[in-house]
Amino acid sequence: MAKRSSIKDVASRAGVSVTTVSHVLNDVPGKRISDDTRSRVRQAADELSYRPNSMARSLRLQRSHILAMVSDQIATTPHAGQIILGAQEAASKRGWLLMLVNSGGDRETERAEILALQQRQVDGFLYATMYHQVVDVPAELGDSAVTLLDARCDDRRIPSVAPDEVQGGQVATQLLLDQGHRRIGLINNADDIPATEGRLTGYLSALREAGIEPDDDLVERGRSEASGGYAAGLALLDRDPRPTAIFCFNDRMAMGLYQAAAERGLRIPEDLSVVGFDNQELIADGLRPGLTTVALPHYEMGAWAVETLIRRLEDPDTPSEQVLLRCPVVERGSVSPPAASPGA
Amino acid sequence: MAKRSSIKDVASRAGVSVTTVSHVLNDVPGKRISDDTRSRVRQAADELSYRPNSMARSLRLQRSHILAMVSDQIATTPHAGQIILGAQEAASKRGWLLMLVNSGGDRETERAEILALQQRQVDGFLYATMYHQVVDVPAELGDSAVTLLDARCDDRRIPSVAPDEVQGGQVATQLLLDQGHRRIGLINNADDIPATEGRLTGYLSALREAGIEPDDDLVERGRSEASGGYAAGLALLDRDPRPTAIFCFNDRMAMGLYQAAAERGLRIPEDLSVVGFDNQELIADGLRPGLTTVALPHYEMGAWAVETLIRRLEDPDTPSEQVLLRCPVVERGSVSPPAASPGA
DNA sequence: GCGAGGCTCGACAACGTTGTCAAGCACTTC
DNA sequence: GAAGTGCTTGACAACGTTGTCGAGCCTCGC
Repeated sequence: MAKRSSIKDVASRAGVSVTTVSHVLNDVPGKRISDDTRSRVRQAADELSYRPNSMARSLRLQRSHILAMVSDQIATTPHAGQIILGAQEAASKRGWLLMLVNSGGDRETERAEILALQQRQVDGFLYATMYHQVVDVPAELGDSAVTLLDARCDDRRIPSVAPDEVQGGQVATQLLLDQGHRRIGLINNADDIPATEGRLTGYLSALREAGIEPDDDLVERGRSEASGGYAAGLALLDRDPRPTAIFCFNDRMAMGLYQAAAERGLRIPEDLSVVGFDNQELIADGLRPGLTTVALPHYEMGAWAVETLIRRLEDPDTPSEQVLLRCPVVERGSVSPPAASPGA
Repeated sequence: MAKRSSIKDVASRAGVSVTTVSHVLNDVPGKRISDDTRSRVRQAADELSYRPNSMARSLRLQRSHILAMVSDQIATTPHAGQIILGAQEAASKRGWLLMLVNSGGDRETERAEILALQQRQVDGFLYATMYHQVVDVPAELGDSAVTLLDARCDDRRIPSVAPDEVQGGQVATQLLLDQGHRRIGLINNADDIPATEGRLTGYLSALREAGIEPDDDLVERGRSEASGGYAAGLALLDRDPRPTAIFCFNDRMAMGLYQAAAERGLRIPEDLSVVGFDNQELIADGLRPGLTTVALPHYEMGAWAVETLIRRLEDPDTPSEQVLLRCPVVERGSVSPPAASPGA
């Protein structure tokens, strides 16, 4: 209702010039202003609950302190709310604002949105994808500061964060090995994306490191959905000898595997241990027993990306870095030691 | 890299004053400017790919064309990406921008975020909650234009949109009645929120309208999670005679019911029809068979809220409205006619 | 008593726009 | 030929800030 008060109001109430108000409130170094004036200004500002108009400030400073996160789907996917949260908290901790924009995967609306954002004087961009991908950065972004989030690109001058898929595959497999499992299956994704290859690599290397020669027969691929996990699960459970544990590409496939196991009359974890990936709580907590899985470092990635972007905005000489973040295990109830040598 | 070009650049390239450029580019009505000048200006603007600086424009116009959606959890919850999408698309269709802010449910950070947003000259606020709630609008918002999203409040001067829970409960129950079910159970939420009461009301009224006297024994309550649905499901399935169909408060509880049914050796939908609520695709598509459920009108609510807010911003006399939006059924595979009179 | 020097503070311009108002010019009209 | 009439266009101020620069005044030292 009441119009917001401006620096002029503060100035006249304190009986000083706007210049002085600005100097006091911004604590401009090197400015000598008497303590008396300082406190008069501060008090006036308080009384009017003055807040500088940041549009005016941005205009003057040629810096908006606004970051934009443009992504294909992030904001509308259950996957990655934590990315947003991490980014937002990091931004607001440093006094920056974060805008979210969804392109829905459409290049044309993406282009339009980026242009609109640039027109709004956004200082920097987070370019994020719904899942770990190798991307081409849109040409419109060429002139702006950019950081890739949950994605990588070939241009090493562009900083990026993504999950360490290999380490994730390794740690999931290791979890099973630690319980004494030797015949460990893998239900992998059929799509050719970094996660597919990375998690497989991690799985294989964990096995080899444990002195187990990987068995091709224990690796199935399918659509990365419950139905894919169900089909692949059935196939794997019908092997002879049967695997005593299965690592699934993601929690949705693990959900399908649960169904397959139930159909074969196998109890989890007594007859079959299962490890998922993604830590989708809706699934992992909903399943019986709860699904032990590997979490993607969404929150950390979001925070890292924002911090890196701001750092490079404030000091353009900061070198570009491309990092992979660790994926931690989240234990629930789907893993136990194998039943006493079933096939031995 | 290259500095963005300003209206001055366009003016000098076209050989006219900035005033003229502004008039031409904004198509100011009532201004007579020769076609020759017009096209010279347009061409110059094109060649420089000029885009007006919207911070400067906002400063001048005292209107930022930015909306903020502040919510407790929305951006980080799988629940409601569609709310965001609907809001964002409606905003960008009219040339407005939408900012998202999460308070995490903490009043203090909420306060801080709102203040920061107001300082950024945000024109209006969408105040959204993770699930349909009756809320108190934060005092800081008192002076700003506000629309409630997926929430209501007692102050009728504040517009709001929320799902029509009663209609949702009704349509879900009706779906089962239409298939010929007569003994229809309800697994309801134990929390005292509008959805709990509304869906129950809808369930009861559908039953009565079909000439069936509701049976208290067929209504169970539990925590609104898979485990709650599991427990309540077990209880309901052990009734004699057993219900032939069950309507669940949400898809998570339905997931638990699936587990309970499996444990009792009941097939869905042959032995038991199930209807959920929320249309959480991760669950509804992941279950076998797919879960028939009722969707919340998230997208529509987001769009409605933005449109209403903008309309009231542009014409402050627009009357305030509090609406409830219909919840549509999404059919998958968990409903069929009852087996031939099992208990009759 | 006078100049030098230090301490406070304010005038002004600029950031990029847009609305207001008036000025310039060609052309009628008497 | 002078005054009036349209039609085009531009000067200027303002939106709310902040950085630069200089002005005023007080004190000190000789």
